[in-house]
Amino acid sequence: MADSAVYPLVRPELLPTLQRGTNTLARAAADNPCLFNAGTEIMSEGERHGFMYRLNTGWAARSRRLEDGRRQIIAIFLPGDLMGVKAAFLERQPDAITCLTDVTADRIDHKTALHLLTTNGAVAVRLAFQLAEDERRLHNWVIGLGRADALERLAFFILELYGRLRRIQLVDEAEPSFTMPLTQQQIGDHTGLTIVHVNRVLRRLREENLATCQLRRVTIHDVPRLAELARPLFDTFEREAPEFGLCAAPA
Amino acid sequence: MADSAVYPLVRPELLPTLQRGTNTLARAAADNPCLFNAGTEIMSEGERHGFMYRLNTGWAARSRRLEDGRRQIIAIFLPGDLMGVKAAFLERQPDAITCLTDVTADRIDHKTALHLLTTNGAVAVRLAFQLAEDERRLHNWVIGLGRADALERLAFFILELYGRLRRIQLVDEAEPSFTMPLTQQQIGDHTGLTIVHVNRVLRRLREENLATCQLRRVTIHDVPRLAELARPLFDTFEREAPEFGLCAAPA
DNA sequence: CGTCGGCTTGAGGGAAATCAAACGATGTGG
DNA sequence: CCACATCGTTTGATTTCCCTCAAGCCGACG
Repeated sequence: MADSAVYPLVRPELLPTLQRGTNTLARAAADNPCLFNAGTEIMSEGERHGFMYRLNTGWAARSRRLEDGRRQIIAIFLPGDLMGVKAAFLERQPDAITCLTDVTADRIDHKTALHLLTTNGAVAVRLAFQLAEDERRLHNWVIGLGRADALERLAFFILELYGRLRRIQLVDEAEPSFTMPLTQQQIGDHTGLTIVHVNRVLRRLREENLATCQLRRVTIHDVPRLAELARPLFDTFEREAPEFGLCAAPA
Repeated sequence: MADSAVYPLVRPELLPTLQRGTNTLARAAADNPCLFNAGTEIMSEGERHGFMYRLNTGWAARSRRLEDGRRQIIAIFLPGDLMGVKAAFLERQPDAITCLTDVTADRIDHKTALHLLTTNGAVAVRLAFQLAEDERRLHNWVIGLGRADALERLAFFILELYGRLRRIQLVDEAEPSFTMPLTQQQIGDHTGLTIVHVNRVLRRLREENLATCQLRRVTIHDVPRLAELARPLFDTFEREAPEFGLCAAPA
């Protein structure tokens, strides 16, 4: 798949380098295909873990559990993402990475990755870019959690997945619709809401004919109106770039 | 100052490389000392901006403004931080960087930085590390905004600053206390609360003799009890590492 | 056929938002 | 030197969004 579709926000002059980095890393990782079942923890909080991964198929999540049972899903990984890059620099994992579905991933030794980072410019770009891209998405979520209400958060949640899945061709464009393996509890843990409230707001989205989120499948009935709801949470890029599929407002 | 103190969470074997990267970048930046007044926007939302910066003195913030006036301060930069690394990979700035005080910073051309990233292993480590460290702090904030109440958020806010300022020796250890130039409005914009609520909760912290936050100065009266409040929001590192000054719970 | 995980709905309560206004410093210009 | 404006802080009254508690529902699966 073309990097320009996968990384639409990057400076175009970096694309060839990025592609080379992806390939070099892929070669370094190819020896170590891994398979995890849904529910497995790939790495745990506090653990020393010597690998990063490239997610090939399935969904995974970075999450943290508080001592009193509260839980937050910090980020969601989709195929193509590098997982655990940050941790290559740290002594231990600050949070867990768990499989939301069955997962296949390629494993890369931290030592190998760090060696490539310092000796191979393209890999350096690829790794730094993954960190930058994670950070950009995280920034958007911080806005959402800090300043948006439940409706905006869920609209944004749906559209962010829609956009990311489109880029890796996992959306059925007809409807449009896509599979979405999170339970309502997990959606709540990601959006900072309770399961009860998630349920109510999703019902509202359904009743207003904006989007249906049932049976592990999301169907978006009205992209522009949904995007209107989530609009405050998009950064300037996404607002002005309907071609990313994030904000398909009429031109 | 020793990197080991400034970057306490990093893998020790990376420290020398990190230090070299810092130095190389510093040399690349030294030609371009910049001075900004409090309130200035170093870069704006949507702008094409060709530089990243190393903050030397003063405070700055990454923030985003929504169309209806809501505002979120995504991150706070303190002396020593690299600002705008992420944007080196993107076509435009998704959010603004504004000066909370008068600021001095060294400017680095994106092209130079990207060139060094690909040709100089130590710089690659330094840049990737800055991104990873930003991301780690952001992860902590996501937990806070998603799952913590106002009291926990403000306790965490104060202790996070305390820890970071300690490492760069900007804390008066006697009390302990430190200058903190944010207005209550800005604290609210960072913690996802309204100014009114920030005020009430700060009053509560003061009345319970935990911390005073007045006249641009924070004084912590009882570090352990404050840390007890914020404890859920620390990652495993910080919880177990009283020497970082983040969690000074009795051993 | 029972039970288990996830979804759905209702009733009541609470944390934080909103609306509104006053207070205190600081600065400024007549 | 005092009126006056500005900016940040403080406090009160009211509202609302979301949480908590509780219970029923539905499909899957042993």
